[in-house]
Amino acid sequence: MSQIDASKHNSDQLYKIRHSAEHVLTHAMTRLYGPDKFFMAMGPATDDGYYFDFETLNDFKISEEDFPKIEAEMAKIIKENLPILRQEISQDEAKKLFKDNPYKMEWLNSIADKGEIISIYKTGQDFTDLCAGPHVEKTSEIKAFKLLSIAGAYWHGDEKNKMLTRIYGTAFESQESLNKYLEMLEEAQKRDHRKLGKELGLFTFSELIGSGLPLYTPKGASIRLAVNNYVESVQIKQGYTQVWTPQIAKAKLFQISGHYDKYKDSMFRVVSNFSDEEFFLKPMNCPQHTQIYAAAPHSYRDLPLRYADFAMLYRDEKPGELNGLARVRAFSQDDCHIFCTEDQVDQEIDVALKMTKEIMDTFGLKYKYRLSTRDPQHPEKYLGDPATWDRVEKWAVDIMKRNKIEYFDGPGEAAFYAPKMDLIATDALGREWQLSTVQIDFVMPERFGLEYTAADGTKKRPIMIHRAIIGSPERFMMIMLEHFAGAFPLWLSPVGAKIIPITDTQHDYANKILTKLKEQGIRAELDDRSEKMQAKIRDAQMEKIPYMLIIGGREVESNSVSVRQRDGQDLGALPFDEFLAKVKDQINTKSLNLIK
RNA sequence: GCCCGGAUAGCUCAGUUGGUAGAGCAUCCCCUUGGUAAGGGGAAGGUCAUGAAUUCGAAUUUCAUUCCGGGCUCCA
Repeated sequence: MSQIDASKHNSDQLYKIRHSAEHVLTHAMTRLYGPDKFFMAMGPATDDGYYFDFETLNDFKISEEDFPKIEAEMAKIIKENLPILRQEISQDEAKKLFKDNPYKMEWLNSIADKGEIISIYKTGQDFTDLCAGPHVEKTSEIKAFKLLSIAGAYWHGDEKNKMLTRIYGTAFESQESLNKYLEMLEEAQKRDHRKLGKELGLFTFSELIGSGLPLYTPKGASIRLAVNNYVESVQIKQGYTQVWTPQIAKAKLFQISGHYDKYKDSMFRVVSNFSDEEFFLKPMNCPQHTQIYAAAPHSYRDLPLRYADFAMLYRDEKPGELNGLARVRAFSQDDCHIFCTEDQVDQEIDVALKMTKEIMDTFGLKYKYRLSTRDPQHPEKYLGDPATWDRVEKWAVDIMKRNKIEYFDGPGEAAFYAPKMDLIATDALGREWQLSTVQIDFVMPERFGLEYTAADGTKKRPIMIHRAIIGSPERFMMIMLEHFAGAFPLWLSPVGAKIIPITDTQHDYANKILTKLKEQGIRAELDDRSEKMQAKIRDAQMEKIPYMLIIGGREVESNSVSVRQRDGQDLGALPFDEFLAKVKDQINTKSLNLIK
């Protein structure tokens, strides 16, 4: 067990380079445009680089077309090898220096009585900014940098504030590292699920249906189904049972759960023609599951009860937040709520963590955990008794330790009713995604007055464990699409094998093996178009179909198939039965690899 | 929701300084029967996102709307 840092382990030097590069950017802009064109607001180093926020004045505008000019000026400053000097100054001096800049003044005023040390950084003779650092000593230590994009951003991230302009850039300790990073960005763009989803024909959107409401084609739906069936097959072995609940529920349900107060504005309202009752499309399954539990009296002997639900959920996200399959208004979750006694919590969570490990391994995803706890600054955001929260948060730490799980702290990341143990997976490009979550919840059972009869005959409150493994099958499909770059392992591939006869004289044999493959549950297709074999191979290749089965006179003769893998490898002729046995084995073991 | 950018054939894109549009691929038809990434020919396909305004005339200018993208905020 070790606690790891939430940041991406940027070396101190890299952090200094990026922080300094941000000042060089600001410096270059000051030189190029002068003080009457913009107010510098602020700009930190980030995990991937840095950004700089500023307010443009007097109709001054900046666009990505200006980047080469700014970059050239930055290069000049770096070449001038200016010293970056730190100097501590008094509040009064600082106010004098930045009296014209409302953003700097606001910051200075906000720390006025906190006794903080105010420091400025001077780059050369003509640039000064307020900053605590740290920085490199000379601008020449910034070996490689690039401006990446431009966007709007609210001052202090608050939508009530003014919208500033933000320039994103990055910097590295060598040109080589920068190139590698840029290649990664390019690769990520090539793998973009919106692009691949269209090319591979997996999902689509319709203006008639609405934004954030994806439609899955037969191919896309088959992937979704394969993932869900897999998760279900793992859960069912652990005694999970599926339930099914309606898509809408009365407002009262969400008022009791607390979701109404917190999320009313992002729930879809549903209107009945026959009553004034307010209904909502369900944005989550938890409150519904409490009502299945509450429908009958329970003995401690019944527990734990594990209700799994793959139902569609609807959330009325702000339009600007929608993004491909990453953020949608209609999605499902591989959701489960476990009602159990306090004594059973540890075992249930251990099992859930074990299942999670099994499933992540199947997809070849590396991961770590985040322990999401309350925001100490805002205790009012959480329902329930603080003492119970303290206990449960500590309990979660013990669970992580007992399971020897690597984790980092996520203060302020808890749900309003419970702390969360969130799994953060890393994909093939090193990007991180939150997938699984496990939550120990005392609040919902309390609010819904759930009970069971204990061995001593007294009424007790069950605990509700919320748990999802892949999170949302739709979002997971996006992550898999990018993780595998569209080349899904055989068991997930919408088409596992494409049969390619060389001439139409082989169609009888081709149909025969097509039937056999389908009988064995392998999603196979026959390309019987009047096209050249090469053209058929090209098309199958573009669809990223794992196996192309070339059928000519020789294969018909010997009851075999010539196998070409999508990686270009020609396996030569294999007896058909041997091929069949191999792919069946691959599917059963959910292999991530091809035959060879 | 907010700032910025965008929308031309099913897809990827070209074009029009205001005179109503073009390619490649895909589709359909014909020819071609070919051993590991595109055989040839032809046809069809567009109210240039939608609705207004300006204009003799708008796909092109202006405004609004819808949708998409880059961010901000949010994410039960």
